[in-house]
Amino acid sequence: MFNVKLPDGKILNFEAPLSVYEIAKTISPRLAEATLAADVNGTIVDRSTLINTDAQLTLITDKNSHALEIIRHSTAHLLAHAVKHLFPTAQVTIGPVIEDGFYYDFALERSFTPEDLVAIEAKMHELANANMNVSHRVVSRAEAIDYFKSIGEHYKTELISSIPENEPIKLYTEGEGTSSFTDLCRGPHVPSTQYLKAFKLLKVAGAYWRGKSENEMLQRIYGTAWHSQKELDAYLTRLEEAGKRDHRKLGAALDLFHFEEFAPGAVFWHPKGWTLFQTLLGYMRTKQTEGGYTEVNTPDVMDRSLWEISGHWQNYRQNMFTTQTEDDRVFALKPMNCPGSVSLFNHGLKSYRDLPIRMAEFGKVHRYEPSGALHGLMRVRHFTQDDAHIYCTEEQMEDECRTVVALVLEIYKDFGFEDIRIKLSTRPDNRIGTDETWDILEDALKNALNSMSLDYSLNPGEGAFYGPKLEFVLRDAIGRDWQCGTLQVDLNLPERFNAHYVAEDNTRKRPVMLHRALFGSLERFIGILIEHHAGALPVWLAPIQATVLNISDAHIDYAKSIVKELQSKGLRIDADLRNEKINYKIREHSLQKTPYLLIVGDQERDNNTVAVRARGNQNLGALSLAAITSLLEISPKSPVA
RNA sequence: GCUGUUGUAGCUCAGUUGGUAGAGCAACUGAUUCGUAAUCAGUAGGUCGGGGGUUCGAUUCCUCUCAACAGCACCA
Repeated sequence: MFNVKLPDGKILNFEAPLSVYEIAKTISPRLAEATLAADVNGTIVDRSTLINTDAQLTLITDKNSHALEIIRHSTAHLLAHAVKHLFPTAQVTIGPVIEDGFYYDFALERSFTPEDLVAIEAKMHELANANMNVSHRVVSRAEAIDYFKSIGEHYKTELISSIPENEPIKLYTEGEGTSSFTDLCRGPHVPSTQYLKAFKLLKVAGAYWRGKSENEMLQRIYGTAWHSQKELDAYLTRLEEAGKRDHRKLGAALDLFHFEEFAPGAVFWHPKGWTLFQTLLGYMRTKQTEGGYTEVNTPDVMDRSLWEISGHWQNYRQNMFTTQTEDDRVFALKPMNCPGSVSLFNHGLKSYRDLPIRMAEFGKVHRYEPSGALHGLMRVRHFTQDDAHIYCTEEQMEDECRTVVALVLEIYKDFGFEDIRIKLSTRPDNRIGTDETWDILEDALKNALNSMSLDYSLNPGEGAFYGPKLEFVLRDAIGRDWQCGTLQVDLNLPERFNAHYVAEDNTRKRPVMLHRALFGSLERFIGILIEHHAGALPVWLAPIQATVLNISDAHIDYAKSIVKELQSKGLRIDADLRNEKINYKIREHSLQKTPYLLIVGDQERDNNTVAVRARGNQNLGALSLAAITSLLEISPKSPVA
């Protein structure tokens, strides 16, 4: 006799041991069919597991997100099963669940082709429809190793040896006899392959064994799996929609920027794109001035010896652009602004009275990134940082950190990003400085966050060798994460460049150096903005805020007067006075996602008004110039779509 | 950098079993002077990513290289 307690508090009594499936059946036959697994006292088990003691039991049905993970994981097994059928020489490795799907890595002498994917997917459906039973057994370590050795699965034997001693080793088998497939797995899985109905293989790619580039490359197949075809279709539609937001496509369509083959990773900004760039720069200048920063500028090309002092030459030589002159002097294009900043700080003796010194620089940095890393504006070789270095005393450090964090959050909010995650990366194994110093620096960052009641996640050991850092990750409109802002405490450069200030007691002390960027990279931030807004930038950012369209040539003069008037108020106004039908122009400028179209014809000219059409086909009717001006003079403080 | 795919007009793409290329949109010219998502006609535009090879002949086949794309690795 044992009791099973359900989440709603209901208690069921049973005489003999029953499987999860049978317990579910006593509640309802339909529920039993929908039950994929169960959470028994906090452990996930499959539905064939026998329950014979008192338990708190939650049924995992296909309405449950746990179930989705199980389905995906089981589909990954199904994929491996199908691949082993079609490619007997392939070796299986690992096949985890990832966001929205799964992948499985195989070792194979050749790469999979798109045709292979089609065949594999067909085989998967065949195996799923065969309604194969999925069962598992716990085996000893030696038994498992023997088994996988006997079938030539060398990667699996390697994996087993890395499983902790106290963890049981489970083998999951689907099907029976020669057509069965057994995989090493923690589980749980669906009880039968019939639960795998809605899945699709998406792409093949190479991936290093165990994620290490010194290892051999495996063949990875990505797929997605859902409860129903409807959900699968919705997901595929979502992928398609995300593709339409791609900033590289929109950048071309909206005439913002382009790339050229002879300058990989370098942006050619068109007038509209550069206007956006300058708008962001202007915004940040204002914010920084309000925040007590001064702006400086340091050279782009500096002698090799400077980079040797900073340590960049030794650490990043292969990722730096260098130049050699006729007289054999070697220079480097700056990959960072910090050495220039410290040189500026060192120019002239500083007093404790001068601190904190907050020096901002919109510095264009150059990094010879690996070719495979380049991606539109998101990862380029030449980019502009909204960089700043704050030199302060140890006592001022925490306050300065707090101020930076507050500024970051305020700024992201202005751009419509509310979902911001903060990561704290702490001391790595390979580091400089004493543990006492690291304690102080890490505490400064922690205390700043805690005093502001901000949540953060810890990345132990992920800090830079010279100091801990905060990273600000923001989530765009389609749920993707981007690391933008960063705040780092630097122990390295003040030391290497022998920076100091004169303290109250007339001794020379080392300043603390904070390194921060809020947008991070202007280029990347613009890429994120474009994708977040799908190209329809808020009025205060739109490169062209309104375009004046004349109905016919008779209204050219009036249209021009409107443009002049609005431009004189500092608004970004364009005109399309071509001899084209109004429908044609409206279509064209709607596709350009211009926030407002100002249409002028006989009526408007005679009444001294403008017919306003807002983005999204809203007809706002005839408005006076004053009314339009107030529409367009929208600050980030009151952002309106 | 690694694995795979791709590269034809400004853009999106077609094409050639090897005989030096074609469409739509954009551009330009002319006509049209029009009220809320495409007016009509005409013109021009390409060393078929670049180098080398095979061949009587290469955009097509081979090879090297560059770039882009999807991942992996990397991101001071």
